[in-house]
Amino acid sequence: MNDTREEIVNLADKLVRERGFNGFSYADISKALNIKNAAVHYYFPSKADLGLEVISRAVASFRQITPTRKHLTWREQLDLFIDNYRQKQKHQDICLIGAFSSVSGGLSEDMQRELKKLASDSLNELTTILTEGKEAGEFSFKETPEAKAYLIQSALIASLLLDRVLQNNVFDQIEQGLTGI
Amino acid sequence: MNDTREEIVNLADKLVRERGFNGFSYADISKALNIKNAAVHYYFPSKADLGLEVISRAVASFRQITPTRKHLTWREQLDLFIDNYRQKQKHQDICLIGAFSSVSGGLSEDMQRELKKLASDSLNELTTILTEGKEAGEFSFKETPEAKAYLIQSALIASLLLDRVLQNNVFDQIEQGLTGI
DNA sequence: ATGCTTACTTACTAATAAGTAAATAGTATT
DNA sequence: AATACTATTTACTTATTAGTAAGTAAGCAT
Repeated sequence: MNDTREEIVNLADKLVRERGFNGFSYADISKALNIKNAAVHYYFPSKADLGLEVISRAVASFRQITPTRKHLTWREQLDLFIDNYRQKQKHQDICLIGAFSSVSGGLSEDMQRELKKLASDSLNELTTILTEGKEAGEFSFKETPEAKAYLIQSALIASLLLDRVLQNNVFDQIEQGLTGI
Repeated sequence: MNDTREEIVNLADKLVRERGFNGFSYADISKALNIKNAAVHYYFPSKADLGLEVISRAVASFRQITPTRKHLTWREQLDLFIDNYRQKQKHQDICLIGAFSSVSGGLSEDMQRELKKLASDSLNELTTILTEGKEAGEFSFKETPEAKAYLIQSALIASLLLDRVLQNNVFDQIEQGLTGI
């Protein structure tokens, strides 16, 4: 992939998480990268194309990382899953699911489909970790693994959102409640 | 309060939760209510004024409802707190915290302050219910009430967000995990 | 009856939005 | 050397945005 193209996607990703998909324009990107408006359109004819690429890249990245963790214990895999959100919290960052889901109704069909993929990939991975880890006796909880996965995933997403509003280390507070299983 | 003014705020509230604060314009409001653009500006000179009113009204409404529940048991109060989110889920709706927090950095200072008020009010209320209910022996959980409140609040906010993306009844799935304390 | 206030409309503006067509500079291919 | 492809700029267009200034019709107050 091209340099300029990648810089555009990187910046778009950052802007989506900072200001939301409707909170930045092609002008914000072209100014920051010292290129012209039309150069951004050259790589991404419409804003939906750019948004789609941001989500697709996250899906691809998640699918690439996940298999590399298969040799770890289930608890280690859960810790890494949660650590991903801790990294974001450290930089006062939110995740793409948190950034896009609140405006999902206004996204293109392609973007909605890809967002759904991102969310269900993450949820499926977490469910697998919890299912296998519970069977292996590494975890102990009374809910079904599916329900527990929904709970943990939701708590992680919104802890980042609340952290930005309250600046109160919400993530640190909930962490113990999530891993103490 | 005036009829037109209230219709504007009601619609703005709906649009914020459907499309996000940056996902609608004064034209969307004026067209829907069959008034002119300038009429919206008459009541709310800037969009930040309108956004502020939407959040302020939610804060006021929350502060009005809360005391009326003081005669209930702590468990009943917790159930009502959660039921509020269930109602939203039924209509595929999200809450204002979920809608605004992802774009909080781009909001006016007034809006940010009011959003913080909304979030901390809700969190304080939940913390109180959990603290008193635990002391009274109605609840049993190992985390601190503060941490548990953060966890429940986060899970509720993001379950609505995820529900819209996945259309998967995330809320129903997590509910048992939240109230089984 | 007069002025004052409320609740708007008419008719704009200036800025910004996404998007496009055509030209150009540099690089690779034949 | 001519051709074609890639990455870009120049120079726009069209639509929408938030916002405003000036006017008006109806009701109330003196």
